[in-house]
Amino acid sequence: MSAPPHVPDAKASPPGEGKLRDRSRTALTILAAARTVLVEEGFAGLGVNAVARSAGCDKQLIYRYFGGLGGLAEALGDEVARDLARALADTAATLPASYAELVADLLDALIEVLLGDPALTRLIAWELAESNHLTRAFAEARGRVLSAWIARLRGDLAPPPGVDAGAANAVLIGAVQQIVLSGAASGAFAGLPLQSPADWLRLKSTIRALALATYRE
Amino acid sequence: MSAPPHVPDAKASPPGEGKLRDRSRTALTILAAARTVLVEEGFAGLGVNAVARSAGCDKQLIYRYFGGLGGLAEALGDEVARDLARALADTAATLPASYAELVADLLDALIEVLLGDPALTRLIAWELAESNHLTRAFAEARGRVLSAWIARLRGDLAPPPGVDAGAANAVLIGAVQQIVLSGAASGAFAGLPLQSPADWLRLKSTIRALALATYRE
DNA sequence: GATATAATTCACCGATCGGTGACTTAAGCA
DNA sequence: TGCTTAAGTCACCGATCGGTGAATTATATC
Repeated sequence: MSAPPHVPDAKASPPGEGKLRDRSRTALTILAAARTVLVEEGFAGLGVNAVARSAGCDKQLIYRYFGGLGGLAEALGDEVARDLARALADTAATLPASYAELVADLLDALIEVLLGDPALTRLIAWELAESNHLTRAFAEARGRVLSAWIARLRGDLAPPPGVDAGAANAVLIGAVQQIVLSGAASGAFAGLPLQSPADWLRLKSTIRALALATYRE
Repeated sequence: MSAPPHVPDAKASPPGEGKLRDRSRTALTILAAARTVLVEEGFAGLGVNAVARSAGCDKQLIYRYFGGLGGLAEALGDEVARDLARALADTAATLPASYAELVADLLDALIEVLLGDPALTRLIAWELAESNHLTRAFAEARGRVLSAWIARLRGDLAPPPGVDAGAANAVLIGAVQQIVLSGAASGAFAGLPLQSPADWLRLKSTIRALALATYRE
């Protein structure tokens, strides 16, 4: 009686080859189906029936391999957090010359990462819509990844005195999240269009200007 | 065959007195019940059954008086937008001396209004979670109210040259929304606690500092 | 007081939900 | 080849969902 593995085995054949029955591979298929359902239907549509339908298998397997919908969502949250960590690790470290530029660079990278992962934005919207142990786990995992990333890139740069860096950074990150979420949902925010690459460039330069103005020496 | 009235009559007896059967009064009761369901359960729990249960009447009345769940949500969105307009109109106009202080004051008032109306924050979270004609109508109505309010208080103050005021204001408003939403959902954001009045004071002074730094002369 | 009308409730529909027990079938091993 | 085990499927459960037609009851009018 082993506990249901929330993380499928790494070794798994691609869905086109190998044996017909491969537990770890089907588990990955289910996880991928859950991701697409989340992205395309939102968290309100993430149910066992929808995921099983999308994965092309019986929903019973969701209970067997993930212990139910909760375990599946948990595994999905972990996967998204790992993807986030990987995407952040891939951002070019440009050795910023000041704390202001460091924050500006980090926010720029954050925008890029958020725009590139619709599952991540769906998870954030989920966290804003309801508060339960699942969404709390999402936020906590994401927070861990983000702070590790920031700590790694900060080096020995320190914010200028007189600025509440913790609060100011939260405000800047919050602005980025809200605008990316709103852009994904409706293509605009507060009259600001958010569709063309030029729109996002405009946002990025504005965020950068705000960060630099906040931490100007 | 008159179209279902999305806005109940203004004349309606309080629920404790008057006739047992009063269409406009029950419509108001249903609308109030929808609001509490939205606040307490989130948009995912806003259904005809839940609202009728909370209102203490049959769900059939929702179809008769509001034309279904869509019409009810639409009426609720209108009501919340009207409440927002009223709350914004009640904000003290302090005749700011500069555009920077104007924006800082507006953001301060916006935080206060958002904190005071949980239905409004639920609607915003709804808009971020899914995009349909309902949520688009919410965002559009709210946008109208906000721009009218800003236009009324702006007077002849103009942003300093060299600043993309439209984008910068969107960023600042986005930061406020995201942080208030996250505070309502989880009591914190990006390591910043958002529970005690002191926490919100800290946020407000940070937002103010950011606005002033953005529009400094 | 009888009657017409509007307000409200009741009973039901099909569909879908999350969840579970029993069954079938392929894979690994002797 | 036969057998065991695990992977996968099938059929069903009760509950709830949004939605509708018909009956019921209070209210206003005559």
